[in-house]
Amino acid sequence: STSTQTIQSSFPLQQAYWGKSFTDQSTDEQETQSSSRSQLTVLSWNIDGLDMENIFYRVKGLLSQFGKYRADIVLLQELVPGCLTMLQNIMKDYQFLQGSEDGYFTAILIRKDRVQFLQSNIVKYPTTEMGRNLLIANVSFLGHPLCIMTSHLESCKSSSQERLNQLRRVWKWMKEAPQDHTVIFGGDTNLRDWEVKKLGGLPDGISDVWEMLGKPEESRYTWDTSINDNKDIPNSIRLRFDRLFLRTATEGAKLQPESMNLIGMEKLKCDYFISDHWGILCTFKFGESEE
Amino acid sequence: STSTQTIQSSFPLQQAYWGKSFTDQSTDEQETQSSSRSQLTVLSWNIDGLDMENIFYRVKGLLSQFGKYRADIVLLQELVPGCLTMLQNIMKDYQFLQGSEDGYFTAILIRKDRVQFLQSNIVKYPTTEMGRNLLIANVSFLGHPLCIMTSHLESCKSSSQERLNQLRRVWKWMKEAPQDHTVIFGGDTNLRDWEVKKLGGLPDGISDVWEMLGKPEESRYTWDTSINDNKDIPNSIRLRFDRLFLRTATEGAKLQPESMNLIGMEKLKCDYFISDHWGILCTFKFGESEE
DNA sequence: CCCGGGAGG
DNA sequence: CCCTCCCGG
Repeated sequence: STSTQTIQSSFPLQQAYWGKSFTDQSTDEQETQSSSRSQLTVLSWNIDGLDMENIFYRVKGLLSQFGKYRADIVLLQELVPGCLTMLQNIMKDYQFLQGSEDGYFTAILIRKDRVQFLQSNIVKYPTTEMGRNLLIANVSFLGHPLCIMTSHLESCKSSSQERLNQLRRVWKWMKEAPQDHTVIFGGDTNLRDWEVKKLGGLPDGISDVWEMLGKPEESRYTWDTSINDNKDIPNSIRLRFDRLFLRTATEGAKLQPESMNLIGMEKLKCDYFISDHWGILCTFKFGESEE
Repeated sequence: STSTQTIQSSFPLQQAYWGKSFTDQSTDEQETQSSSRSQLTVLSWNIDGLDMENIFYRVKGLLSQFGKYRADIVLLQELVPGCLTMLQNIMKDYQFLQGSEDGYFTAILIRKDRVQFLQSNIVKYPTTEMGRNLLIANVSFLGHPLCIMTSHLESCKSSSQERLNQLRRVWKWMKEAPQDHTVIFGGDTNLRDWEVKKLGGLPDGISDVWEMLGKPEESRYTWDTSINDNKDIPNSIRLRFDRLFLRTATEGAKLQPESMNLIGMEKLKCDYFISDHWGILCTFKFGESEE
């Protein structure tokens, strides 16, 4: 077992993130390229920082994925302090907001050259038994005000009631965000479809991004023990735990999802996946208002 | 522990049932008395025959209760073969119908000098995982045709779906019994109130006898770990598992419930109750038709 | 035959 | 962070 493995050097991590030419950051072409795009890229991922197994390889793989896509917004769940420190030390081009200081928590990473941070907010879940909360950031992207949210809703089937309380709170904050803001929530919702049905479906004005894209089967299940054996669970169980919700602004250009893909599906050399969850990589564009 | 205790003699059991003068059966006054009553007495009881703890004392207590009330109809659940044999050997004044031959099962006991047996029927529950079924007897009581039913619906909260399937089947058989028959179901339904609500409440024409009597609080909970410690469950949980349903005949005199009382609430010398369930003792009378 | 927690698959 | 089984409370 490598569970007690410690990290000796940040060199391979920097390399994983910046690529082989990581010493040439200042003239990075990729960065210049992506800065010109009007497309908004959002990545949401429960990275299972609580699992210490092969953590070095997994963080390296994680940075490799972050470096590959350089999403404008990265939403993380189950981040732990040690892992956060590593990411902060490498991903200097992002601003980090975190949902908590200790234990495990969420984070919003904002790509500084693409997205302007305005303010942030942490909303408590009064009855959480797992220390969960809602992390919110107001930002500006190409002149468009965005409200970015992430959360890791109460885990496990048995906590359904609390999870739905939290979901209602998320939806309430999405609805009550300033009307000129586009609101994007992304996170590990731990939701089962029947739970959303139980609440009467999505509220008016809030859409599930995966549904907007026509429910593509290949990006449906973000937690899938038929492929992912990080947790060696013998049963094949596939669930759509990780979701993005969108509330478009009532004025100005409306944000539309263009694509959703799952990432982190390649096995690492250590025979582990980066996380027991797949990451969700989603692109959006601002279209003309159609009122 | 007395779990391996065996029964040495039927003498104390006969005494428990017939009373101290049990050798005088032929001139028993009680019997003559009750034969003159037009009141119908029904006793339903899950006697927990699966629990072997102190079984001798418990069967003795059971026979004592049966002897005390001499119900016209006794509906039993969780009867086991050894226990059935004992009851049959003592309660010679009853005709026994049983839902199964082995394992644990239900029974209908018919007091021969008061009730005339006509025919019986066993209805299968196709998807039971606990070997449950519906036992039916057609009888005649003072010239009134009765359809008597008992069952032990699927146990445990987690089997709610199957239990409700079984309940629907019970109600269907109650509704489809001959219209000139009064139908009485009594048994261990394992129902929670929210489950009946989920089915839209009781169907037209079928009543819950406890509700008809004005929901008396003192006979509400038939399974009550705040008093009954046979199962040493530390939590105080009270549920109305055992229920009687009534469908009156469309022609002729209508059966009306007069009283419902819980029995078996005294502790035995062995510090156990007769069963983890209380018994339900219910009296009815035939009133004038009010159409 | 309640509930919750922990282990194993 | 799935499920089922078992156990203790």
